[in-house]
Amino acid sequence: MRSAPPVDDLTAKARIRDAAIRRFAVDGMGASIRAIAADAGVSPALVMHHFGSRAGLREACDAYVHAQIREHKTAAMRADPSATALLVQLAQLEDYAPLVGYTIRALQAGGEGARRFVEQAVADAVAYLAEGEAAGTVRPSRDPEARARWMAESALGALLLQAPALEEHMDLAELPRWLRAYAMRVLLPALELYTEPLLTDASMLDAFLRARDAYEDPGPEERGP
Amino acid sequence: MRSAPPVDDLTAKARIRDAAIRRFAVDGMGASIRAIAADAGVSPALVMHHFGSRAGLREACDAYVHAQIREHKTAAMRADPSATALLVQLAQLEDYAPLVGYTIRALQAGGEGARRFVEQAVADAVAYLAEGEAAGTVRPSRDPEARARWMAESALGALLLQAPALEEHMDLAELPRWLRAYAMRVLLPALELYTEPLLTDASMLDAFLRARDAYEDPGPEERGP
DNA sequence: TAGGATGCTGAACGTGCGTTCAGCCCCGCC
DNA sequence: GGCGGGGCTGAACGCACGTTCAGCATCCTA
Repeated sequence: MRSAPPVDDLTAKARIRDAAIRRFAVDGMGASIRAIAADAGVSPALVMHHFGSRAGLREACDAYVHAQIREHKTAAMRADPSATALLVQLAQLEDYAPLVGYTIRALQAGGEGARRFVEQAVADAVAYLAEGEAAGTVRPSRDPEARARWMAESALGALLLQAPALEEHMDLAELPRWLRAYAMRVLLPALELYTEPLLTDASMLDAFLRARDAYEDPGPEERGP
Repeated sequence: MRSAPPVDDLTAKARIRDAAIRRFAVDGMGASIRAIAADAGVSPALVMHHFGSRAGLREACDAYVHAQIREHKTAAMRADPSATALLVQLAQLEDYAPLVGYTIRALQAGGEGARRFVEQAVADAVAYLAEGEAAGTVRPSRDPEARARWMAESALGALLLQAPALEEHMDLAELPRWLRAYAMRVLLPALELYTEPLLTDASMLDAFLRARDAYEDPGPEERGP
């Protein structure tokens, strides 16, 4: 039962890494090394042997997931960069459920792993919006970077906030269906908001701009050192 | 040092509850009962005596924080319901930092505690937007409930996503300053987005509506049971 | 003044965790 | 054919945790 051929199918190190990604996705980032080792069919000691420590395993998973997502994303964009292809993408991510689940758990856990992923998403949003602006489909902004950041952070954040509806135990088989349902629920209000202005006039925006200027540039007599 | 007068200032049970709220805010919902007891100047056993278990303590904190926030919020709204008063509010929440920190941690931890808070925020948003629509400052929506939900969830989610920049250890003294800075950073793109449409035409919205109709209402010949 | 309730504690128990370590097995090389 | 080394394990260590429990003060009541 143990040892077996040097490769069962995958090398043991890879099996541990894959099991860890699944377990982290299902149970959250607090999943125990013992559970991961059991899933991979190895002893906890072997996990330490290959990855040094729990932190080392996390780093290896982070790096692998990042690489996989980047690869899949560029491939998908090359195939069909249209925005409506998004729904098709969502329907097809059965195979990538562990990656998506892991990413959600990483965002939930915070720290450096979450920060890196968010910054990547923001950078993508900046590029998308700049493209749209150049093509004339997106309006220019007073601060394109801030707008892109707000859109990326609110979209990711709303997903993260809703994801714990999947509660402590996350069902990877259900995740693609859940994501598609979530998208259907959210796309109407989001697109509506992005197409027809919420507010009927600019009075709130103007008021904020005035307040901000007053805050950042108070009268000269009250200006401190 | 122990026993002392029946009330030191606060009853021991209240001191434990307050210490727990602070510790949960600072260290996250995984904070240990031993640490909470030490902060409150009591033994871990007393925590169990008063709250029965860790879960009981969490419930007591949740109930107290909910009540406090609701009370403070209605008081503030009674004083000045204008939207620009929001910035003033943010500057004045030094005293409420533990409550805000606890709420962020509760959202981060997920589960029932998070769900309840989100639903409350959604309900508030529905009411606000309905008021605005009645007053003519907010445009009507195809689905007002969904729009309010999206706005509330994305705003809360973006905050939650950015909050782990405060990393594992959350500094309650710094939190009000941080929140104000966050608001200043986010209000411009958000208000801009709500005032001037992002997209220059309705083609994406129309495409989504068509795609949704086709998905939900396929041709009669392919309709299943 | 007796007696019981209440507030509270110190010490301990059991559990699950990450991690360590001595050593086994088996493969490829000399 | 011996042997060194990498892959791998079982057992254990140390720790932190939530929780339990017997018992000590203190106070209210009768």
